[in-house]
Amino acid sequence: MSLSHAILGLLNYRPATGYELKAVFERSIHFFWNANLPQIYRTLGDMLDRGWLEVKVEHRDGRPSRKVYSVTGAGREELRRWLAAPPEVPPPRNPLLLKVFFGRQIDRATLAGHLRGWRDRHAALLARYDREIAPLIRQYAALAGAEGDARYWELTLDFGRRFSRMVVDWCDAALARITGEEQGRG
Amino acid sequence: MSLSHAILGLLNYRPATGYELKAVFERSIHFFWNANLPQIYRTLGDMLDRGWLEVKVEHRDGRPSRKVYSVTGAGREELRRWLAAPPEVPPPRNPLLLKVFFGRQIDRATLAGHLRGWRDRHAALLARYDREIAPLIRQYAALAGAEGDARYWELTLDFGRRFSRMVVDWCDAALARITGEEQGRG
DNA sequence: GTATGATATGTGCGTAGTTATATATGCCTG
DNA sequence: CAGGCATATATAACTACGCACATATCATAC
Repeated sequence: MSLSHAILGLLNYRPATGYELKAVFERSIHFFWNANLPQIYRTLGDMLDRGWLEVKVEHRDGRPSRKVYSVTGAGREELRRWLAAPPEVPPPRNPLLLKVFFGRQIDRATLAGHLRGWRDRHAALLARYDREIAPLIRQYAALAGAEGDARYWELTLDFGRRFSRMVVDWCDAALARITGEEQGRG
Repeated sequence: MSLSHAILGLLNYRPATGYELKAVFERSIHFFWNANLPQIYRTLGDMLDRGWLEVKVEHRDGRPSRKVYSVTGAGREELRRWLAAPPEVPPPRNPLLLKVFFGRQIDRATLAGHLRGWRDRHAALLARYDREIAPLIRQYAALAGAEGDARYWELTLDFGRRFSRMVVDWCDAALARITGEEQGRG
């Protein structure tokens, strides 16, 4: 279960509530790991049971109380253990490639539409990396205590850029081959 | 559930047993979709219930009987419907990137080891694509009835090559930056 | 003869993740 | 002052998937 370790890593920067964690996911690691709220709350409960976290309840009159989670010594140890272990290799699952593989049974226009959809999503991601994510990292890098982390965040950003660039290029090449077929051997 | 549609696509080439399907997965789409045997058998049962498949039991004295599945009219319709629908976008999950993101908390040698591990796996994949997969596709392309399909299989192979190439390059760049840190700002 | 691997079928249990739903408040906009 | 959005907590039901186990035969290698 990597989700608990992702949470361990994030809470290690600073304590947070489940709701805040979701927001942190959204603006940092959600490009390569994400979770929805129910899952986060349940995982926080599990981690509490294992002694990786401790919780401080902030009672606020009338409003629902906040539960601020922070990493315990055992949690920090578990984080270090997990970081040192060789990363799991999840089986790849790509529905678009599946549809391309069986592409002979789709009419060309529809398949081309699928490819353009993926192309556009990754072109938008590339723009977002430049406009939003890169400046965000630079901003954090300027803060005391985060300079060391920012170097690693940049590595993951670099991966994102290379991946999306590659997807855009491949989609273009595939579109050219599918469309080009009409004149070619078709 | 894309697995049932992957199976639909494969059985549409030719009828097969669950065991045979597993082998077909292994030498075709397992680079972007895979399943283990229990999952395949269970899914075949579900698909049978939905009327997408029909089964012919081959009794063989003594030995366990073979169940050969083939796609029904409803199954072919469902396959076409699914192929035309915009592909689902699965949330990305990459444990290695997660570890790189939190890389400041790992010692450099360990993180470098993780990166070399990924690099090597994809370098091996690249070699396998050239030596094994590309010739296999060319072989099928020569067969009557499969020439049209082979063009699409090649597109997915092209994706695999670009992806693995990209991973190797990124790992090299990341390793250089992590190792280079020692002289640099470290 | 005995062990291993390929062929062939599954069940049972556990984990991870998604969607729908329930509850409650504060704040801002129209 | 009504509606929607952000904050904040969760449970229930469901789906997908993976691992361990159970069973049976044949062919081949040692």
